[in-house]
Amino acid sequence: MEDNGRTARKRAQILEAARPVFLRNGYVGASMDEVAALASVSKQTVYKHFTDKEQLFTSIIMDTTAQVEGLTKMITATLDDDGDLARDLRALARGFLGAIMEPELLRLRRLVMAEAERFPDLGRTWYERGFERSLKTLAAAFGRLGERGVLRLDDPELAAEHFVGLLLWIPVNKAMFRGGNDLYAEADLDRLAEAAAGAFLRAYASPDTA
Amino acid sequence: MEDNGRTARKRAQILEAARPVFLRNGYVGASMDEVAALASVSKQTVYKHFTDKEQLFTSIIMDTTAQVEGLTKMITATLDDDGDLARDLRALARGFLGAIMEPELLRLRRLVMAEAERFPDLGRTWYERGFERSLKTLAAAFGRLGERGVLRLDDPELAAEHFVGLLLWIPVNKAMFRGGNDLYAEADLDRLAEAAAGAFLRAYASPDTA
DNA sequence: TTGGGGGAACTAGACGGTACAGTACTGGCC
DNA sequence: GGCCAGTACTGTACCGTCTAGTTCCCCCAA
Repeated sequence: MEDNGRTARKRAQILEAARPVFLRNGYVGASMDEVAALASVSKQTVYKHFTDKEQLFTSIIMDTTAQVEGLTKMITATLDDDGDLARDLRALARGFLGAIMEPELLRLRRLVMAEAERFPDLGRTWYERGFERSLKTLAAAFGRLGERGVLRLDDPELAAEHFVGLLLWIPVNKAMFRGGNDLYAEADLDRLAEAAAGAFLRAYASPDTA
Repeated sequence: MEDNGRTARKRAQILEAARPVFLRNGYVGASMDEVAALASVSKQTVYKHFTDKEQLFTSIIMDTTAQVEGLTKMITATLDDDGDLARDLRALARGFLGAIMEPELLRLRRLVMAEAERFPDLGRTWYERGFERSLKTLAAAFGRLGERGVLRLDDPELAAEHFVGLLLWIPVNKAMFRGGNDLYAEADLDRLAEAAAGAFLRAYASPDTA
């Protein structure tokens, strides 16, 4: 997988240098000159690897959808272990929160949202490959818990949506509107995760396991 | 209040024309020439009313924070009427959803988020005056319901956060990542509101009122 | 009530300065 | 000899200013 030929190496160099440039200034505000300078590469080389600015931009974004793998693995690993459900849900919530509040990921979110109208395919793909995919994994895990009688739910997908909604709406919005990175201390995230997991359980746990 | 002198009229003309320009292209992508042309106004006039691009931009955004009034009124009007709580919550949820899924408001959200790093004050103010304010109103109303024993809650603010999280996370994210406007039919919004209100009640209603 | 005058507000467009996308060329390094 | 850094170049776009001529609004005198 790791092609360390000169060509691939240069390409990676450019992508890595270009990401912060686009993240900082948005698509229109990003300068190809700056990308080349930051990558220690000539502009000619940039244009050899990417036909134009647009293609470089979409490459940057698409290259990040692989991160979701980690999330989906965490979901099944945490929920399919037959242990204490309340504890597992807290742990899952905390893991989700930690992953999504990563400053780099938040900036990517902002960028994709901002350009969703200019690059509709990009927004749609990011949504499907990241958002929807982890949601479906979570729904499947909830479905299994429902069959085991631990959760009481008619619609696992809805339950999954409610779980992430309870957990993420407030902190993500706060982060999106307030640029700063040090919004939440670890203890705050713990508290948020616990509160969301608790509310979810009250709404969706089977009465006979209370 | 309505000063229809020429000056005020021109100013309104410029603001109205500038909004779509900034919404479509973002701050950097918006052109003052286009604003002037769209407002049927000379550039000189634009610069007479607004010292520069930045000030025009912030004026556009700030002028919209007044819309929140409607939301807060809806909250108290719906929840403080002593009627059927389940019905009231559904109605409130539906009202919230309808208001926030307004295409214009969604585009504004996107814009403010996108520029939150470039204009930190703008993002913070928008968050405080819109987001936090309606949240506090909702929390206060929930607090009153708690005192009447209808809801069971230790922390009204947390309950309010959970209410909007259950309701808004999914549709707002979908709308933010997918440019299109006709994502949800009215019936879909009804269903979303009902599901969120139901889950909230299961998590927060007093057991003795079930 | 009416009919100007005065002056602010406005229009149209050119202009300087800057920035940037993408191309072309040159000289050096492997 | 081929690849690449560095850089100059072309064409375009745009902010904010400036000039010069025009229109509108308000007040006051007749």
